[in-house]
Amino acid sequence: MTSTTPRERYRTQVKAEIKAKAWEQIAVSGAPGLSLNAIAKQLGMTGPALYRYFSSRDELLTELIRDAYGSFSAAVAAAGEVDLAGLARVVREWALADPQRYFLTYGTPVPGYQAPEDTRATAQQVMDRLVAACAGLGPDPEMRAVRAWTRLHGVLSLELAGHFSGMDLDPSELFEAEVRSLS
Amino acid sequence: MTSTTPRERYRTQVKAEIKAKAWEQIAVSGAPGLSLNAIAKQLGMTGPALYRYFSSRDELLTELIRDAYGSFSAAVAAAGEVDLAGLARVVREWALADPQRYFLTYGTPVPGYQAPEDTRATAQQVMDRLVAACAGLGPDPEMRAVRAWTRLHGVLSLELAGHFSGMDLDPSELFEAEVRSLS
DNA sequence: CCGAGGAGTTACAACTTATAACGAAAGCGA
DNA sequence: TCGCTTTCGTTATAAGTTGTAACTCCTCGG
Repeated sequence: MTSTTPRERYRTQVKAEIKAKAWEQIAVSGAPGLSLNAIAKQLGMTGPALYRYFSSRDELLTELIRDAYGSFSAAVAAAGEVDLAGLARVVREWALADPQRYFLTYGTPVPGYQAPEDTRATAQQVMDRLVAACAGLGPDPEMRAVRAWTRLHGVLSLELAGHFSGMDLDPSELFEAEVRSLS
Repeated sequence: MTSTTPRERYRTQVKAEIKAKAWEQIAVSGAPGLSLNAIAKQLGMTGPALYRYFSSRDELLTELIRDAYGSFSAAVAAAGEVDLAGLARVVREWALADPQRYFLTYGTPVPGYQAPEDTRATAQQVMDRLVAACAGLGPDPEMRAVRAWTRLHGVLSLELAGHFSGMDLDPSELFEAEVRSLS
C-alpha cells in the first residue's frame, strides 16, 4: 500500500531538507531571521524554487510550528512511566535541546498570526499527560496541571531567554525547586 | 538652566513622535513588523529621514526596549506601600496594558541580539523591590523573589500569548491563585 | 515512445534597510 | 542685519527580502 511515486518521494525529501535548513537558520537567527532565499542558496537552488514546496514564508513557518508541537508531544509521550517531576524534566530537556523551537511554540506571539488549529489538540495531549501525572496529588487535577505548566514555563522560559545569566544562581537548581513545589 | 536650543527641542520631539508611532506598529504587528519606512510615511516624511534620529532599525528597537524596561521599573516604583500580592497585580496591570511591550522585555530573545547593558540594572531595580516585598516572608528573600518572579512570569506570559483562550479558565483567577502561592 | 505535468530557471514587481549626495532652511555669531 | 555653518529632509541608489509570471527542460506514466 501507500503507493508512493518517485515524484512524491523526491518531493517529501526536498521538503524535509528545506525544513532542516530552516531549523538551522532559526536556531541561529530566530524565527524573524528565517529567509527563503538563504535556504534555497544552501540547497543549491534559487529562491522561487521553494515556492513549489511552500506557498509562502508563513506556510513554512506554520509547518515548522506544527512540527515543533509534534516533537514536543512526542517527547512527552516517549517518556515512560514517570511522575510529575520526571515529566517536568523531560519538558526541560526538550526545551534546552533547541530553545528557539520552544519559543516557536510558547514564545512571543505575532499579534496577527494564528497558530494552526491542530496544534491546540497536540498541546492538549501534553496537557492530558500532565493532568494524568497530577491525578494522585489531590483534588482538581486539571487545575493542578495548568498551574504546574505555568510554573514550569515561567522558570524555563526565563532560563532559555538568558535572564538568569550573571545572577549567580543555578537554573537547574531553580527548576528543581519549582518541580518540588508541584507535589 | 538646562539650556535647550530650539534645534534640540525639535529633535527630541521628533524622536518621541517616531517612538510613539513605533509603539503603535509594535502593538499591531509585533516587533518583527516594525518598519522604518511605514513610520516615516505616517509622520509625513521619507524613509531615510529617520536615520537622522536613529542610526538603524536595531537602534530604534534597542531604545524601545530600554524605554519598556524603564516603564516597567517606573510602574513598579510608582506602586505605593504594597505587599507582594499588590506588587504582583501592578506587574500584571502593566503587562496587560501593552502585551507586546511586555514581550519586548521578557519575550522570545533574538539569538544574536543583546539587550543594552543598562536594562539589567533597571530590571534589577524591579527585582530589588520584589526582594523587599519578600523580606518578612521567611529566609532567603532573594531566592523567594526570583521564584516569585518566575511564577508570575509563567502565568502572565501564557495569558498574554493567548494560551488560555478557549480553555475555560479565568486568567485573573489563575493569576491570583499563583499570587496566593507566594506567601 | 511520446505527451503531460512538475521542477527549476530567469525576469520582474514591490517591498525592506541603509548610504550618499544634494538642496534648503534654520540657527548663531559678528 | 548679514552671512556662515550646521542640520534636516529630500532624491537616487545599492543590496537585500518575498512573491508572481513565463519559460525550459526533464522525468514519469500511459
